[in-house]
Amino acid sequence: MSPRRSAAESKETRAQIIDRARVIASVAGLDGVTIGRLAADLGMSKAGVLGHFGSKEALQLAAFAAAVDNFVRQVPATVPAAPPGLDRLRRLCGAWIHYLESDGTTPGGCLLASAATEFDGRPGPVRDAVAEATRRWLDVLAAEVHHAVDAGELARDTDAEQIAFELNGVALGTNQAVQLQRDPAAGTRARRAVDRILAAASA
Amino acid sequence: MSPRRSAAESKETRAQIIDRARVIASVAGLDGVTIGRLAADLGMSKAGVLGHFGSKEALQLAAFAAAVDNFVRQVPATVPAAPPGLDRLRRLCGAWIHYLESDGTTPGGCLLASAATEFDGRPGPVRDAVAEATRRWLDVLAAEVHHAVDAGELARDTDAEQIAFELNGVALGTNQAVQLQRDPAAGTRARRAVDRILAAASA
DNA sequence: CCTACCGATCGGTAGG
DNA sequence: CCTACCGATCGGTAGG
Repeated sequence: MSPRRSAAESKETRAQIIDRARVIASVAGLDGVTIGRLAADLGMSKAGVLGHFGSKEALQLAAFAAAVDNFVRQVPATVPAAPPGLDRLRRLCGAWIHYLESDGTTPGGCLLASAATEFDGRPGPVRDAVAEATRRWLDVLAAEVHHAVDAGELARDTDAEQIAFELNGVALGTNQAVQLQRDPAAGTRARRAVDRILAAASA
Repeated sequence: MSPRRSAAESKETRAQIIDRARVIASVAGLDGVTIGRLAADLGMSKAGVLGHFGSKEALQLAAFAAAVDNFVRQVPATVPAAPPGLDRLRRLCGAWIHYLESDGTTPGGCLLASAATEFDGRPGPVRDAVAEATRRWLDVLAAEVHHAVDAGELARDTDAEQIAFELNGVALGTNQAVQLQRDPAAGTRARRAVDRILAAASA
């Protein structure tokens, strides 16, 4: 009955809704996240679900933000705070590929990849959030490349944004190979492609 | 009133429905192709639209097949029947990138790319069609690589499937850069990436 | 290819 | 967080 307990429970319910929405979205897309289905899955009423967000769009934004959090936890956050440079960049790519191969918490594949094609043609806050998340990750990758150049491990004339573009392409191809083709060699191909990209840029 | 004219008109109507569905799908996804919207766009009744296909799934399959036809017309079919080898492979990749940069007939980007993430987690005939189309295109690319190896233009130990995987990744990254990031440098980056992949495999 | 209709589900609101 | 409800739209059918 205390407001504190009530608020904590509400927060927990909200978190459950968001995580369930994130999982549904990975399979059915962010548009496939319907309030009725969430309510049925969680044993709640539709109004109970919607009350936490106010609109479907707000729910989609929350689910996508949770997918970004999940990506950060499984990729950059797993890389030890080692000195920046080529080794850390390699580890980052390795964690990325591992996440794409087997993210135990997202059955339908990387939501950043699928939301990009789902929303790229539809203006609005969701599209903006997806574009910004992708943009920021590409910037992180380019910054890592710069560190490796500064450390003398990659050639002085390396185009950091080009490397980020190419690594991102490898990731999107890996996601497709895993999810659509169910290609067991996807991870191996991905690691080989990353090695070749970084080798070509080596000092 | 002649049956012949009627049948021809019906075929034409059907073609119009399919092409409209293909365009809608490029923006809203294959699931975003609704019978009611098609009917409104084309000034027809819903039953008139549905009668040509029998079910929404059949309509989605027809729209996707039209997208594959469009891809073939804009990419492999634009490459002259030159002798197989590295030059033809380069031209093929150039046409592919050009199609991704500016397909005038598909406002929302390549449907092969978007349908892959839309349906990769949903079993059924549409998923099967998407997976097969992608598989076949990767096979075409690998075959072109083999030709270039046979011609002595690429190294004997070139892994043709690996090259196809990497080229496909470049294409998916290009599609994302064009459609989501609206990056005007996407085409340039894509051509540079392709050049590097083929240069690394050169004999 | 049409009108007229079906049950189901959609996002969302009122009121508690 | 619930019940009860709204108008709109969904895919699809009957019958012509």
